[in-house]
Amino acid sequence: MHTLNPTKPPRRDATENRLAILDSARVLLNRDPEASLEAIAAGAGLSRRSIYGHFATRDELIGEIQTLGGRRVTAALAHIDHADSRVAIALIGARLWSEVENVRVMAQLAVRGPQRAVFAETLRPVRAKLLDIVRRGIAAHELRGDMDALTLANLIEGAALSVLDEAIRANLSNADGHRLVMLATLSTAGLSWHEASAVITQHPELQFSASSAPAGTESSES
Amino acid sequence: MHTLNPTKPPRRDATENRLAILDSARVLLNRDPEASLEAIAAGAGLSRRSIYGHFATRDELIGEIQTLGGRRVTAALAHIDHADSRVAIALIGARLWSEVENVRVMAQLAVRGPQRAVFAETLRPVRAKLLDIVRRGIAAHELRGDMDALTLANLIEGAALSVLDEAIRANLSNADGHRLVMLATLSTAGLSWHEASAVITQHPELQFSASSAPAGTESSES
DNA sequence: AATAACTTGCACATCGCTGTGCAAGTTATG
DNA sequence: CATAACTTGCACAGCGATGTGCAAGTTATT
Repeated sequence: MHTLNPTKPPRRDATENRLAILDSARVLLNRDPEASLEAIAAGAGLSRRSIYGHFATRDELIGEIQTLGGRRVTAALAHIDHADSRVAIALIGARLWSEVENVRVMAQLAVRGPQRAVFAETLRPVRAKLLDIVRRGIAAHELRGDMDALTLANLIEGAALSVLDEAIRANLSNADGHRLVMLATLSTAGLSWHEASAVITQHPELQFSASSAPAGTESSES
Repeated sequence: MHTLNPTKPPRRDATENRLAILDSARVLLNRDPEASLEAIAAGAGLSRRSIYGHFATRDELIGEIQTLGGRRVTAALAHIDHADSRVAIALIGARLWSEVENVRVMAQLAVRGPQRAVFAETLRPVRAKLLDIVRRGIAAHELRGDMDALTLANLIEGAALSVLDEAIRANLSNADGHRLVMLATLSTAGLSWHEASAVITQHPELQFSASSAPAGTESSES
């Protein structure tokens, strides 16, 4: 037996608990993509049994995390646009940093998760946007021209994820992570670090601010 | 009960099988770091039971792979040196590509493997070498100067691994993978793609050749 | 305070994986 | 060919994880 509620409005604490579970799962799956329900429940301050009141199966839980994370990341990147593709790419890097936790768990699940088959669909709009920017950038000679747009887009994505990992592992401050991810994406896009730095300092919207800090992580400031 | 042989010279087919097991394990663990012994045995054309004739436990098998892979990668990078740090870094990228399979499985196990605690030790010499090169490069203003050497070395390592993944996923040809890994490391090191391309084309030892192809992978040429 | 919603603990069935014992095969090697 | 080395299949014990049933608690809501 799983969800107990027969199409009635759920109780307030129940929905809180549901969120707590999703939260705990997101955090734990970031460390270990096969964290047990036992551990996840503990992290949420609940018993393992209770999880089955909210999610029929483990896979359903993970599915929720995927779609939720997907929504957040998509939303974070939705309104990005800039005539200069380099600025647009840096902006993407910055937004990804502000959503590190969601981005990383999604990356994990996209590779090893039970739904990896259907998951490309979720990421399609985001990837399409990046690909578009990259195309424009190559045409405008703002980005490197030695490979096709799709490959470059994939590499930028890979670089961003790798740096996200590195930044978390090194426990970087929010400001440092912010800058590093932008630099990494721009470097991969073909800019030298001088050019990349210049792009960043010349555009106020790329400066770090509290609102561009990752949510949910109260990591130490270096 | 594990190893059957009482300190006698092992039979010829036995050692062959041992190698086959290690080989299969290396390949399968690349896809799934928790591949079952059943699957590994099948990949080696043996029965699960036979594995226990060669390795006492799963962890022992994985330990073997780690140290073996570590040896190969260390050996591949041992004799690299060049006055120009950029060339040295490109060379490292090239050699990593020639050892993709070992490198990737090591990266996996270094994070999730049962021995990850002691494993940093194995990689120490390689990392020290990279760090040294990076230091020299920064001092000589050949590489980016906007972060400390250790961070940059870590980023280069991360970029290399991420591109290795990407190259495998995209099923790149040997020549393409070769070039891409070098470009990625150089980009991360601070060069623009123009500079990076220039470095590569100006140094014959960076050109792709059969001997710089990854061993063991008969992947399709794109 | 009464009720329905939710949580919990325990017991249990199931699954997949590891590791071992043993007896019967197969194969390298002298 | 004779022997020791190696492989195999089967059976079994153990572990940790998922998922379910149920009865007894706790808590939000009216």
